[in-house]
Amino acid sequence: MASVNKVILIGNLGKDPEVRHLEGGVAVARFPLATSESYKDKSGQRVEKTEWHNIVVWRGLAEVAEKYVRKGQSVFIEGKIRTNQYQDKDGNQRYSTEIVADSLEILSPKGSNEGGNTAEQQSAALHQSSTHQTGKTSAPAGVAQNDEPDDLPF
Amino acid sequence: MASVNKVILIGNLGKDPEVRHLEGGVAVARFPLATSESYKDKSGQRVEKTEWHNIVVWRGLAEVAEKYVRKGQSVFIEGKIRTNQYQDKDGNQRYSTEIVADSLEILSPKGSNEGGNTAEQQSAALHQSSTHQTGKTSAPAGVAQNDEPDDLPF
Amino acid sequence: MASVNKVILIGNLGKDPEVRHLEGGVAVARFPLATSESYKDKSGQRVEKTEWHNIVVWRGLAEVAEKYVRKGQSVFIEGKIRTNQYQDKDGNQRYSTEIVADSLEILSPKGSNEGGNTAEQQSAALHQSSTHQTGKTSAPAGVAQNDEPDDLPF
Amino acid sequence: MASVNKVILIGNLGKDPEVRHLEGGVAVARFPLATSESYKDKSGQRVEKTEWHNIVVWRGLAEVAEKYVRKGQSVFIEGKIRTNQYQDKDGNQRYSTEIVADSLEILSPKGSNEGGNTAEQQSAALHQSSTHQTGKTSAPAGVAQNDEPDDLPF
DNA sequence: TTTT
DNA sequence: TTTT
Repeated sequence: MASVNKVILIGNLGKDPEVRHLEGGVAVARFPLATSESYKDKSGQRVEKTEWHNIVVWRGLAEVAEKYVRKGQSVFIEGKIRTNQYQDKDGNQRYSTEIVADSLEILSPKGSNEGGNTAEQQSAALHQSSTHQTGKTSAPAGVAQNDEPDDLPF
Repeated sequence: MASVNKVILIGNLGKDPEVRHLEGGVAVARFPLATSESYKDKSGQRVEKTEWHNIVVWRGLAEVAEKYVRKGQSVFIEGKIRTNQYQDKDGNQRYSTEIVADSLEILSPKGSNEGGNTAEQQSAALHQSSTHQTGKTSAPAGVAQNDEPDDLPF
Repeated sequence: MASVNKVILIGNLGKDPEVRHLEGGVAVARFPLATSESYKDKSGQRVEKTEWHNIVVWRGLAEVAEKYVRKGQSVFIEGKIRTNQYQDKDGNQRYSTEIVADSLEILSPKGSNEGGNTAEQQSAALHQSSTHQTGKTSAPAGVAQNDEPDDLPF
Repeated sequence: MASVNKVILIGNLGKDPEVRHLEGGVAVARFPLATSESYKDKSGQRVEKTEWHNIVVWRGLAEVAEKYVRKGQSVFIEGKIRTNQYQDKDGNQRYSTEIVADSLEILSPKGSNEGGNTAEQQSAALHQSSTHQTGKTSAPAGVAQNDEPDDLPF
């Protein structure tokens, strides 16, 4: 069915990425990303409103996030919206929405890694192959296929 | 600050829009929108995964949604992600994510209004003026300014 | 360097795709796509303005376009802008801008193939792997690598 | 008709904006914007390919570009593709494609104005009201309506 | 003509 | 919890 689920964000990391390396070698990184807009309220006061997004990146992109992306930095992200369902401790159905990124570009080198990275690193343009995300028909033999398993905790 | 929060969706309405007319004459419409992707799982089976998005539209766009958009129809939506915080009955902090649409285009005439609408209606291209959403500096006198109040239930 | 070149179009094909199969088996399809907007001019008259885009699709996506996409149909396209330079017969530098699509979704079944395609075909969601478009590092041995050669006529 | 014509670019200005103030007080700014992608060619060499886009901004956004945007800077742009037709001196039909921006955000302060602008200026987030671009139904009396006239040179 |  |  004709369907599109696309998100484009430019914002700043609220924390360093948290990276987990799953069995099979697959990496997952997560970090909060702030976007903000400012507008005038009814009384004419300028107000800043910040939106927080839970970003998730997988595999190679997660490894890059782990190495080059830090709290405070500005990044461009392209991805899709994903809402996970879970039961809370009282058995209530809960929802948690995140952005699964398949492209990430570092826009500015700020935050806690000023000492280190090179211009080359800062400008890394990274795109998750959609082949890996969906069909995987062209994935070479020997490559772990259990990316983004449905039974992962989130 | 350099910030972008943009969502583009093509999907189908899960229900007819629910419209409320607020004091001041402002209309709000809400409806669930499904996007789906199909991929092969580890065993090579084709799997269809559906994502549900809570769409919110305001003012003129809400009135158009009320008139011309129905369950089952396919629409194109452009908007932004917004996560609302609230307390549940046990006092726990909860989050609810929705898509605030500022553009909506009807892609296909399906669902419950087969009898009625014309091609003109079906192809309505609707864009929320960003002037109204933010600065409102150019809004003519007499127009209600209490759009999208922060104290609304959601 | 932080760089993004992204185009999103929804429009109708002005002609059937023209497909060429290059040496090496690579397919290229081209077709014109119309987007239109309507607005009121200074005298209050409603005016419709149509924009024509030259769409190019490569490889598997070209083959799909050849099979399932026809004049008159409405499609969603995601891609990038590419401007080619060439000399005209008088030796003047000329520019030709096209949209290289890496994703294509059929939104409506119109045009010359009413008799044939199934719902499955009409709703084909097709995404060009960015791996193939750029690095090709994961391309399996034996696959032609000369996709999108720079010396192609356009 | 259901139609979308959307462009999203992040790139660097090749030159300072050229601004013209039309009769009626409407401003137009133009500048070239480079986006680049790097990929490996058939021989495994890393190649950088730069795409140049002709950006056009109108009215308030043009004035902002005039004040705050300079050669070398990185900007985010959202807009639409527009191809203008004209006759060259030999009477041949020619086409010129440009991006009409309705949103512009400065991502990095580089280039020729290092001495001057403030952080506030550098982070200007600017969005063209779509009301002004199309219907103008809500434009206050006394405002020049001849924005983006069709008879402009380009 | 930019940037890395 | 970021940034301006």
